[in-house]
Amino acid sequence: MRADAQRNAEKLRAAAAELFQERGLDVPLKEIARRAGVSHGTLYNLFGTREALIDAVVTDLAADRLDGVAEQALAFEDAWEGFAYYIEKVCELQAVDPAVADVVSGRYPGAERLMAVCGRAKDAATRIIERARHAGALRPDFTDEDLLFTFGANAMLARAAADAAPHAWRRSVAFLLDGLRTEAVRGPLPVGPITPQQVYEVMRSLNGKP
Amino acid sequence: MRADAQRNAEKLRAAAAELFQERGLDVPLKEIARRAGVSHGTLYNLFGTREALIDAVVTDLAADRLDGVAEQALAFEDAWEGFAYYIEKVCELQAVDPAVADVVSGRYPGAERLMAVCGRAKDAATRIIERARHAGALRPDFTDEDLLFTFGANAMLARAAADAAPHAWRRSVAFLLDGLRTEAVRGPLPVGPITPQQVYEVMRSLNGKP
DNA sequence: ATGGAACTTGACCCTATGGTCAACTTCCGT
DNA sequence: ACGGAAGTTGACCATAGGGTCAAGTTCCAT
Repeated sequence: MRADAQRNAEKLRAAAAELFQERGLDVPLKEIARRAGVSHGTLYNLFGTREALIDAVVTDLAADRLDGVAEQALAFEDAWEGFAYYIEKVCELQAVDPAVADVVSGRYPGAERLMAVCGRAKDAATRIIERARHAGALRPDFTDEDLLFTFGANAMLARAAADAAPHAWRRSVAFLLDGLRTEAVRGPLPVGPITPQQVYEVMRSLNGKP
Repeated sequence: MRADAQRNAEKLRAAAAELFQERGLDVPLKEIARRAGVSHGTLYNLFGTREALIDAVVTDLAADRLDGVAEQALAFEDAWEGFAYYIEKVCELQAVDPAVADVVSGRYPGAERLMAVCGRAKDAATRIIERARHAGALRPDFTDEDLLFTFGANAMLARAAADAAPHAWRRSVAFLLDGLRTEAVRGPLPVGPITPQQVYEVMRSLNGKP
């Protein structure tokens, strides 16, 4: 690969990393090219597809984060604490970084390395769930698939609320965790109530653009 | 209004009712016109905006359904049962009818009559929540706004899962209700576990199209 | 320093959507 | 049964996004 192509690829990777993190994996490719200061033709030339760009830019980052959280979760003495930590942290990652949210939601099945990361993350989740269930702390009818649904819902909610109520998702997660625990504990909520104004804004962005 | 215009308006209302219910309030207006067998120009001519069409077609229907559910919820002896009934039924309405889901999510603030219905529904919800809280059955830190978030999340989830796992939302709602109840009860889940295949399909449609 | 390979560019094509309007057609009161 | 008002149509505008490619530019091995 020629030196100038190398440079352009680097610029594109940098721009893509920024925009994916700011706005999710479905950001327009032309916008990435614009921010990189090259023509969109060059982007197609060097990466071919959105999936390839994602794999080149997002996969390792997401893998690090997800693996880290899983590892820490399993390091907890208490199986329930580990489980709760895992859910909270993954949801936090999703809220903070739309790219990770899209990864966890398993979009873009075309990105091969990324899907491998998803698979590994799912295995870790299975272990964490299994441990909590086995310890008798997690209700036995909660499955891996339920967890994925939870993450999917959180991804959408956190994204819609990112501007207006960036911590609102913590309340939903807290309610859920209290419903998943075998022991009947009602923990204090991590953040105060949402205002009607915030609800209004979030519901608007559930929708279209603004 | 001339007789032919009257007829066209009727055809458009019928087509809109169908498509809104099938695919939500953001269905393309041109498609509504196509199904009605008239030009899209006529649609704009007769209704002007999407919001006006929504108000003419969806509002009364949604109002009936939502009012009905609220009324029945308040008719329960037991405050908790009423609350649980309300949440389950509203979520069911959302799952069965994308148009109602969009109404509950408070999209389309331009549709005036519709927003009035939303307001009334929210008042009913307040009463139902207040009653359950006062009876000591609902955790006291759960607010109206939390309920709206819940509905928002359910709307997205139910819609994404409508084809692949049409009852998956029932599990999420069951987990949530167990977390909201003061009393530590872990009810049986209303439906069996979701399969990995279903998860895959749902996550795909969380995304882009089909 | 030069020529051919590698690379870049931006105009172009496509789809889908919201929206407008001049010219045409239909209705219906007289 | 006729003429003007009312209504309808579809071509047309614009936007936003994905994607292609001929022509022009840049690099680098010789």
